[in-house]
Amino acid sequence: MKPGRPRSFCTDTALDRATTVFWRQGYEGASLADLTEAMGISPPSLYAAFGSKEGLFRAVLERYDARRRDFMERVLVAPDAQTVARLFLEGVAEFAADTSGRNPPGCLLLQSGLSCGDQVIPEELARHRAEKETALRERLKHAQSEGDLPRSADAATLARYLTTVANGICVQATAGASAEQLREIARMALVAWPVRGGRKATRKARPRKNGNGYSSRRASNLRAGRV
Amino acid sequence: MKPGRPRSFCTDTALDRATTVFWRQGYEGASLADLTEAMGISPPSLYAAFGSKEGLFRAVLERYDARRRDFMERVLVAPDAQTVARLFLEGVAEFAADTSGRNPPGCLLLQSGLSCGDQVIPEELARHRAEKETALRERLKHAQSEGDLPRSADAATLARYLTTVANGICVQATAGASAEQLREIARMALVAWPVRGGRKATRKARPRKNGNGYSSRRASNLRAGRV
DNA sequence: CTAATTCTGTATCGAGCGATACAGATAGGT
DNA sequence: ACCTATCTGTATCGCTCGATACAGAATTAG
Repeated sequence: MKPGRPRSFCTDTALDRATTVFWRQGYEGASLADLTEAMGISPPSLYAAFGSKEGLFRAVLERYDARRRDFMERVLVAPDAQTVARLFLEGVAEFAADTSGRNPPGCLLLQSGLSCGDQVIPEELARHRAEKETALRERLKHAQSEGDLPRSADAATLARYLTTVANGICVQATAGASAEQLREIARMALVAWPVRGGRKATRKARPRKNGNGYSSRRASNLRAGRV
Repeated sequence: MKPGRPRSFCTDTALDRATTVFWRQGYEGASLADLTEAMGISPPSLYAAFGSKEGLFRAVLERYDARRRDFMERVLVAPDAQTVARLFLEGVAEFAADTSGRNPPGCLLLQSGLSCGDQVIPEELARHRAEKETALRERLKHAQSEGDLPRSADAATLARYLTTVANGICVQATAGASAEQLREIARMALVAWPVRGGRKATRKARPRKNGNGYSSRRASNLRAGRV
């Protein structure tokens, strides 16, 4: 063990506290006084551990991202594209409404800095959001090669669509929407999902023999209230 | 005319300049120095005209809101619910991508203060966003009484859904999505729209005689690539 | 033990913030 | 012309911001 006085606080706990502050007040809105008070440490301790306010924020983002990665992994291992889409939006709805009561509503990647004095923070957040969209897109392309998503569909657009709805859900959550309301929105958004043998949603559909373009599997899903 | 030295700047022009600054940098990120420089006036002139930074922001919001009201009016007069939904999302996509080149991408109501040091600003913005959702909801309820939206559909959820997608589109626009990409997203989101004689999207669907729950009008729309 | 190292709290730094005091400029009212 | 009212630019206010200097406390290495 290295010499010197040991750190008197738990880094992860302190980061969690800081996360809440950034989440509630945004990057710029969170002052050092707010942060040190919530974290229960003094400014020099903060600077010794994280270097700067931006360093602290990046550490917070990194920790937050780890949780998001866990979530995405659980989503991406779903057996088919439609299930991936459903788990993703339902999970986002659940998370954004904060049924656990541990986080503020919405998503840190939106709340903490959609816009800012210097553009570095928003760009960093956009990069994080884009990573998840990329993961979805790659998963959907894989689904096409596996055959459970129509070749005619546009994986990039579908991934963008899911990301769009997810971000929208997070905004609604911030505005006070309930978990059930968010789930309903997610459910609605999934009605547009293309399934094998169905029409694609992103380009002109060719007429199909059954005249409606929806596979019987889709129809039965609809009848059962599933999407 | 009242006495005294006349104002040397155009209020509306100054507000437009301020709008851009708040839009790009957010409420907190926009400093008085940024604002006065962009507006081409000195601090005392700003304070004489708008009272405070928050007063300026509210004036900016009011002016922005007038534009949004014009847009909403054009949308709401559409003859049926589905057209309302389409015009709304297509209009938001067009606006958010800023094809005119006059505004930053996205929406001021999201960019300028999703979160903030004091919660007053985000709450005010949320109120503005909620107004548009209310207008949509009332229009959809009217559509139900007119018969062009199924009684079984939930107008509140549909309005929330449209708002959600619209907000998501604005976020995507900020992240650099093109107008065409946003239009594709809007198109996809509208596939879920319930039409007269079709199934409702927000509650369990009853099996229908044609076995898929979509009306022939909807099916023909799909075949033509329309949504 | 002593020396070296690292963290802690207090007290404070310069910079930039939102907001103004002040004096000169420019108009209307009489 | 004169007074009053309002706007203008300069220069600056008090405050809070993010970030540190410093000295004492707590630990390891030898």
